[in-house]
Amino acid sequence: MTDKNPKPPPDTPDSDDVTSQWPFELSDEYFNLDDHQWLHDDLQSFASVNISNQQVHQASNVGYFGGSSHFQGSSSRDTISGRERREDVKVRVAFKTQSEIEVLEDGYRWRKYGKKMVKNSPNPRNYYRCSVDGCPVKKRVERDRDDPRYVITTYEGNHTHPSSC
DNA sequence: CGGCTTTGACCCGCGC
DNA sequence: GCGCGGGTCAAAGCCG
Repeated sequence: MTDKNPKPPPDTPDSDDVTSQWPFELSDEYFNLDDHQWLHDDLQSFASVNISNQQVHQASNVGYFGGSSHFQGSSSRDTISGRERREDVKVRVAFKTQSEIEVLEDGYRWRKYGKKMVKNSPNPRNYYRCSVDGCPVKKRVERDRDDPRYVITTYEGNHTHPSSC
């Protein structure tokens, strides 16, 4: 990390607005929802906190979500109780972003704990973890092997603490 | 001085 | 049973 700029993370901004103009491309292959573990309910709050103006600017026009249509399934989460319903569902979101910066500032502090070369890609994969004690959130960042200017970020888990630095 | 980055090694699960 | 791939940990060094 060369420059850290912990900006005041908006606790409750217009999340709807954010989702409307998310500058990230969300491909089906990259946005994976596990059959019984992945939760997209938190995506809204996640989105509101995860994007800073800087990144938005960098991302330029890649492709926007058509709203949060993909995330409407949060309600049906209760319906799929036939499999394995839990209140502490793990969040796992992967999406592709066009940015020269791999570590997108989301207001949280990430500590890199590993780097690995992926066989499918000439680029290394970085593993980050939330520095906050008690926060089981993990982050996996890797560059797209087709488009090096794209970054595939995979979040795992949900923050159980305010994004205060 | 504290916190974080880095790199290599170790461990685990799965496939053959 | 062995090998491969992926993921994580740990010690040392560096930076602010």
